[in-house]
Amino acid sequence: MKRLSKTKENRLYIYNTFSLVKEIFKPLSEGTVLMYVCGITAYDYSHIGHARAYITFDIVYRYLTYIGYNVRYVRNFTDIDDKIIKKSLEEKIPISTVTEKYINEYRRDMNALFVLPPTFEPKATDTIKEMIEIIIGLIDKGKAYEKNGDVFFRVKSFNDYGKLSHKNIDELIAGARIPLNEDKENVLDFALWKKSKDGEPFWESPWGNGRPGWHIECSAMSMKFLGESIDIHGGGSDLVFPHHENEMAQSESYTGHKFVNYWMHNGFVNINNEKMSKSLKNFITVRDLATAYHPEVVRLFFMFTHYRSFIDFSYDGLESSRQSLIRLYQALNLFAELKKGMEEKTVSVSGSPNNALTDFDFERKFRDGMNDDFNTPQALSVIFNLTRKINKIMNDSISGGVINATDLEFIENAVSFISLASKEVLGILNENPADFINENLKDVSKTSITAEEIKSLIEKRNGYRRAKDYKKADEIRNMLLEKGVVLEDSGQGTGYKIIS
RNA sequence: GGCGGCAUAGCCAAGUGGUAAGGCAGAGGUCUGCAAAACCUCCAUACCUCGGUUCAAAUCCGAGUGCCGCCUCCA
Repeated sequence: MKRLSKTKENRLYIYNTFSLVKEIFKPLSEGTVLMYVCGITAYDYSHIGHARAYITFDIVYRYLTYIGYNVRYVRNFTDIDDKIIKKSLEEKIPISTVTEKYINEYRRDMNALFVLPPTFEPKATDTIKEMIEIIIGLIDKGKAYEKNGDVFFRVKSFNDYGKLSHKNIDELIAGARIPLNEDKENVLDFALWKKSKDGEPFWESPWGNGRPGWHIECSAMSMKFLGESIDIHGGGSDLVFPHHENEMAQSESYTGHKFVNYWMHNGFVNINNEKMSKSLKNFITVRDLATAYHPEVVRLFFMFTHYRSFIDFSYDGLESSRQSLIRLYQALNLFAELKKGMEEKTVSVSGSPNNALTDFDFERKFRDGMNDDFNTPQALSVIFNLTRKINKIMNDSISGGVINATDLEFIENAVSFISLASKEVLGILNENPADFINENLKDVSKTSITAEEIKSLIEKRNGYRRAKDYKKADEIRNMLLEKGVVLEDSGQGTGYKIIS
């Protein structure tokens, strides 16, 4: 492919699964982006794989909005399917109770992770009418056929079948692992409509009572809310085949024109280098993770790896991200301290020699990273580099009591850029810095001592310190350390943090 | 068996022709009664192996080794 030139243009490139290269992003309609992302099947709690997928597309959504696009973003719910029916039978509760429950749990998880709600969140069962219309159209065109109450898509009728997942149709037929269904003309043909079995939920249709196949729902919802052709269609890389391949085949067969311009797929989350799956019992729910780590830590953990790479989940990695996040919050905190110093006149502004920071190009560099197929690791490196630069000046200024006017301007620009880009594009640094540091470092619930007791002991120790009785002061400090409380003396008094 | 991906410092991870971003950990320093925290500095002659192309390769080509994914519900 034509790679990005070194004098990076200010244009967005997106890797397209269809073409296997990065392409310049050009929406169908200038200024507007139509984006569809496959949502969850509502039958269980969300796991960290879902978290990664929806954080990935949340960042895509946020960045497109940040660079000025009006994004119409659809993310659906699959609320009718075999697994849901199974769950409903197992727990002896209605299907709608199962789906409502897990849709709510999902929304709670996404909300906790700072994943923004999309423009539309349709449910498959609210789109049955549109699905039936498409199926009728496909049958009329000879692209689908009915057999004993089932309707199948005729794969051989679509010449480009296999084009998205880059598979050879003849090899697929030869290597098919699914048992041949007597009613199908070809093993690859897939169900658009399934005749309902006894006790299963059903909808009336020209082919009798039944329910939709999995793939047709996304075609119907995408067309209903975004139109027959859209810009971006996303999902996990496991959806490329057969789900998206089938969606493309049925949609394009029905409308006669291109369904999606840019197909985006995020990489998987592995655990100990193995795919996370229910059968391996190695999956981790968002709920469990969120109790142990701040959601921004989780976001940062994912963002440190490019969205298309697989990521090996680890607590070491999470801990590393946690430290990184604290580093960013500490810098914002340092800025607050500088402003406070200026207000209280302990830091004055002068025109004396400055640190010669003149590179105000950080915003462009950040965009360069994001423009290169949403390269968050690169974009983050811009933020961390900038953080190091401003920390140095802020630290010098606060201790020296003076700051150069040019440096101050630079720092103010840098801080507002870091805050804005992080908050709006990356979805981190949403918290008040002081509160974040407090909440994350002073959680007494992990220790046997109360905050009041700690405060009282600090007072006592400071009494000894004033009397220069360091032996007794150190005894208290060591005692607290044994309980997991680390003291931090500073000019403003003594603080503490809890270590586990 | 078919198709595809990956291999960069102790760990994580960008970088696809011009001489190795960033984060964590670690070491040294500033500060401190001593610590801690914070901050600063340092930390890959080098990118799995072997060949090749090129003035120039982690980056392109060939072979090999190892790991992983998809081909079945799956984010």
